[in-house]
Amino acid sequence: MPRPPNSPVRRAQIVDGLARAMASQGYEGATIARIAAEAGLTSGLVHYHFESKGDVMLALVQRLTSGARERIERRLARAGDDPRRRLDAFLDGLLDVGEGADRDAVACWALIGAEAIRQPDVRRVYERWTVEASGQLQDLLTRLLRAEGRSRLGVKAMAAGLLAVVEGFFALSAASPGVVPAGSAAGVARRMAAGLVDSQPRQRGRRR
Amino acid sequence: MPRPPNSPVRRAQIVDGLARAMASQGYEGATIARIAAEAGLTSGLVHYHFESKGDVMLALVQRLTSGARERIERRLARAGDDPRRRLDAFLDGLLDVGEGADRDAVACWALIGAEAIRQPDVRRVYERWTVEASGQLQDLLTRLLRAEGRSRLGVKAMAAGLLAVVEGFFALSAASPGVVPAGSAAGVARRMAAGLVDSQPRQRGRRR
Amino acid sequence: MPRPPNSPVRRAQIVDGLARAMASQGYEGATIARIAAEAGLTSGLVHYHFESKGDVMLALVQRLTSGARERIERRLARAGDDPRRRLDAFLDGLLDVGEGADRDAVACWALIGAEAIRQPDVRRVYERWTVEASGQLQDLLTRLLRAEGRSRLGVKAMAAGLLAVVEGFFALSAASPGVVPAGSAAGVARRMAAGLVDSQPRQRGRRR
Amino acid sequence: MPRPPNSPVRRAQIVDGLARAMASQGYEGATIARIAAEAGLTSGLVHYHFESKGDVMLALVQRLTSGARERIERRLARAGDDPRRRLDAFLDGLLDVGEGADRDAVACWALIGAEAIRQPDVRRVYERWTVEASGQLQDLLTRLLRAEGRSRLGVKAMAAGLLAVVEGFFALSAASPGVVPAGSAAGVARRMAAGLVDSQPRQRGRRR
DNA sequence: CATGAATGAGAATTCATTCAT
DNA sequence: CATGAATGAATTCTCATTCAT
Repeated sequence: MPRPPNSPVRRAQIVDGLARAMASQGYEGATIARIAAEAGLTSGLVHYHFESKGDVMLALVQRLTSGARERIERRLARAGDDPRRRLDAFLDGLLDVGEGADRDAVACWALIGAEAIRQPDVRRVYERWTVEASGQLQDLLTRLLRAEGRSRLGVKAMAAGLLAVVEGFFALSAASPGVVPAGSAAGVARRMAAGLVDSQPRQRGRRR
Repeated sequence: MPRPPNSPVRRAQIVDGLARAMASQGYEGATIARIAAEAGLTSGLVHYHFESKGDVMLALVQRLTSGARERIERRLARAGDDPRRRLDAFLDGLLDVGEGADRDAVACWALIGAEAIRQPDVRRVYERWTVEASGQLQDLLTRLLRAEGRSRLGVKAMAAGLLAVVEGFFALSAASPGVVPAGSAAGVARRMAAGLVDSQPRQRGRRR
Repeated sequence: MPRPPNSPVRRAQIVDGLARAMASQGYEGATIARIAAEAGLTSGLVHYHFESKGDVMLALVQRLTSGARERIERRLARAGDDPRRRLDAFLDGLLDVGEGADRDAVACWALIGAEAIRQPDVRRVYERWTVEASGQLQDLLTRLLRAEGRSRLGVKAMAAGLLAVVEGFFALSAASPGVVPAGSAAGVARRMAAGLVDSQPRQRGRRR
Repeated sequence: MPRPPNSPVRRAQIVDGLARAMASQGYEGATIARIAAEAGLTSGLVHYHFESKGDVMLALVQRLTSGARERIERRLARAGDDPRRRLDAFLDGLLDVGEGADRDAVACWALIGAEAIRQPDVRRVYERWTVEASGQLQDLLTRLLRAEGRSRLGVKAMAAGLLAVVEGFFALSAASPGVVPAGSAAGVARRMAAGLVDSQPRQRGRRR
């Protein structure tokens, strides 16, 4: 009995309910009943639109990742051709989860990482996302390093480090906001990225 | 002829059981039954030695934080007086959770951050820990910057960034290890720290 | 086409189940499973309609007290204006818990008193009920004594005594029915009430 | 493995612990651990001196009943031959559980009645006690009625009523003390007894 | 589509009882 | 005698999921 492709609006509502519920109660604490309540619906409806609670979670992950993808793309487009600016644009896009209404999203990102540890389905999409983001970062780094005539050794580790900063800022902001000065994350991340790049040795001879 | 108490041993066993169970199943998945099984005990005994599951969790957090504290101290002692080396020592201590048997600890760190979002008790100890670690980092950074005659502006944000890298590496290593080249974390973190420091402007005049 | 709510019916069923289970097993012995079984329902459903077992208990107390209130009112209405007859009517109403199907109710009354000792919530409603009943008794006694030109001193103690007889008859009937001749309670209670009233000294002068 | 007849002191301590624990927590709430704590002992010891928790309970019932028996006897001895005074002495003895230290005993009496409903062992001793007390009351009543040349019809019901007052006063005092004026119980009970007796018709002719 | 009742499989927790020391 | 650790069954409560209406 596949679910009818019905009502994308309802599905979005429900995913939103999960985001809100999770942000305050964690994944396990986000019961179907609470998700429904947050969405202003009744609990029976959730299972009409989604096969299972895990499915709602997957939809949430997808919403978050595609949101991030969009923000990154938009910023990259505005960044022009300068490789430094492109790297910064990427980091900004990643970190700027929700200046707007989506403060919950930060907590959700942190929680999704945790759920990925034990839920194979979540893990799969989470890994796909990290691999994709790491790949893009490696690309941006490679171009930048090449442009500056620097060694491209260890690019993957650098990408992992940058991903870690982002991930870590989400976790800290959600669980211990007091230690993160407001609005400081993006700037620090940029400077860390710059630090990494600048510490790659310049390569003589090899022009390109 | 009373029976000699063995509670400390049992408590340690149980905390260990939680760590193992959590690493593979998450906090909710680490049921009392599974914790007991991992520890080779019966489930009733868990509640004989701990008030509640939450209490075991708190004990685990304490074990992890005090472990980290020890490692850091040991390395700082070995690092001598050089401010750069001291900063690196701190980061190494934080990141080197378990070269040895304690691979689970990495996952646990990641999960604790997530649980802190919704469990007030966990949050409390987690916050205390981050505040303490951030404080130490700010200290180390301040000394380093002063020694090099650099501005100490934004030290708290820098500390948050470094904490974020560590936290983020734990999360990535646990949930998506493929993107983190083995053994790369500490080196990258050090370079990021150096990058942050080096990007602080030198202050003319002020000698010290 | 939503399903029509049937909660009131189910709740009544469950309260009934508790009454039956308690009558034979006491409050602690009346497990959720047994309550459900007595009601012909599944145990999960009990918690769908009630927050907790304690809540079912409170609902039972309310059912019993409002039942008593009704019976008393009905009898008072029939009793007319004669103060003696009104006092008797009150006692009859209190004691006549269930000639019919509600034999369990007698045991429940006895058990509720016991639970009131340690369950604050039960205690609250139990106290409210005793205060109310005592108040009504004092009223009826006052009117009667005034009508007969007797002293109204100690009316509260008299009311307590009458309440005690009723309460005590419930306890004895439930736990040691052999010592209570069938059908004797109401008559004895009436005579005790009369004895109390008749032993109040007549007041000269004060006609009314 | 019968228990050794050891240490009546310890047994008394434990029974006392049960009384105290029960008075505040009810029978189920009086766990072995709490009983031991109230008695200043360790929990293992309870089962060394008693076969089971139920056994402690039985010992408590016995202590209470034999205490009542003693008090009654003492008062009857002091009461001389007057039948009215003897009846009053009996009621006083029953009700005077503990002007002294034994306020808990009142609660225990109320709770024992409730436990008798579902614990066959408790029921047995409780019934034995009520039958015995009722028998004595019937005796005292019979003698009094005969002495006054009154009908002895319904003596058993009268005894039940008096027992009910006592039992009821215990229950009310324990669960809703506010409705029982301090120190009023014995007086009211006496007057109720007198009322019952006085309402028995005088018999002409029959001298005896 | 929507409602909310119903199910049943766990979950944490409690506790009388046993027993090694 | 005494201690307190250990056991395991029982209990309350939760919740994803199903389904009649």
